[in-house]
Amino acid sequence: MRYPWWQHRLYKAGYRLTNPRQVVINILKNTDKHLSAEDIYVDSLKINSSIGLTTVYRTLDLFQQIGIVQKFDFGEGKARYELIKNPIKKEHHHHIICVKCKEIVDYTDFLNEELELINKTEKALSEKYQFKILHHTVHFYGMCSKCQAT
Amino acid sequence: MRYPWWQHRLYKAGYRLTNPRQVVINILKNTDKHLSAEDIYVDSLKINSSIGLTTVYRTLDLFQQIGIVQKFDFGEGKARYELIKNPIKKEHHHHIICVKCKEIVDYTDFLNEELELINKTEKALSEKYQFKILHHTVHFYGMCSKCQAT
DNA sequence: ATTGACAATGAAAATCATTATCAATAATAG
DNA sequence: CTATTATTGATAATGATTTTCATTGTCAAT
Ligand SMILES: [Mn+2]
Ligand SMILES: [Mn+2]
Ligand SMILES: [Zn+2]
Ligand SMILES: [Zn+2]
Repeated sequence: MRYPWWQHRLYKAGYRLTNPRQVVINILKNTDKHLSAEDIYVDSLKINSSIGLTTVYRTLDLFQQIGIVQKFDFGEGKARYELIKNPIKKEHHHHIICVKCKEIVDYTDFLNEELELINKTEKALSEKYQFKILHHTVHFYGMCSKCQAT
Repeated sequence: MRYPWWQHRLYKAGYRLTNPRQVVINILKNTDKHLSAEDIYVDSLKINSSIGLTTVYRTLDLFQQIGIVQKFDFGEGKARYELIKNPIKKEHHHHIICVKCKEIVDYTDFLNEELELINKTEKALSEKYQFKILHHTVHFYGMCSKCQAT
């Protein structure tokens, strides 16, 4: 593979590789945070000061559609995005969110057990409710240690 | 108990029972749908045509804070609300959402197993990440049978 | 019954995230 | 290099939610 996997996916889907798209990918690649469109936009200006917020939104939307990025909604009134690390062995994880400071923690503990149950549930729900289930989210909301102290 | 539980809760928290608050409660009590603030507002006008959308938002927010109502975000760009049926034996459930038509299904199948695992996970996460976990959401996203046909 | 303190309300304006429009620009096939 | 189209960025528009503020309702104490 001459190109990184996401680049393949872009081309295969008939899209061009442009500077804004590279910039967005790089920002996401270099963080473990869950960035909002605005966050990404601000960072992108440091690299290419002519990128527009609209393009950031469009890019994130495109990336989400072709499976390069995951979009999350943690109930803040704005979306957050995360790069998919490896499309083969999906590095699936779940989230813990601090309701006060909005810190977001990825966790994979117990994931085997969790996923086993989730697969089972998914199958049963598919049958009972006639849904073709595509993905799921598991979010735990609580207070981080810092915020508990307050 | 002379009052319904939610009324107690309102008073205990030092709030008054007003007409808009009753109207909102009644709307939520008489549906199994997941209504948006706007939905509730439209319905409320049929009962009391002088209620303001602002008040509906304020009321829902208050109800959520004192634990009468649950607010959900299914990634539509607007929140949806659901009355908590019984605060004692929490009638907890999880959701399946059609990504196309946005139909939302409550399910409680497998909930015992699910909740058992979730409790276990919750405990482990609490310790490892020092979070005091308050609640959680489990959402399955997919396509309902109607939308698959298209 | 009246009053005062303060909670609650509704209308309107403000804010914030996201989307639509459209003319200008950049990417690639030939 | 040039033509064809995808992509972009500035701007305006939208939709949900929040803020502001003057008015109204509630309730306990006169
Ligand atoms: Mn994550
Ligand atoms: Mn529900
Ligand atoms: Zn926190
Ligand atoms: Zn559907």
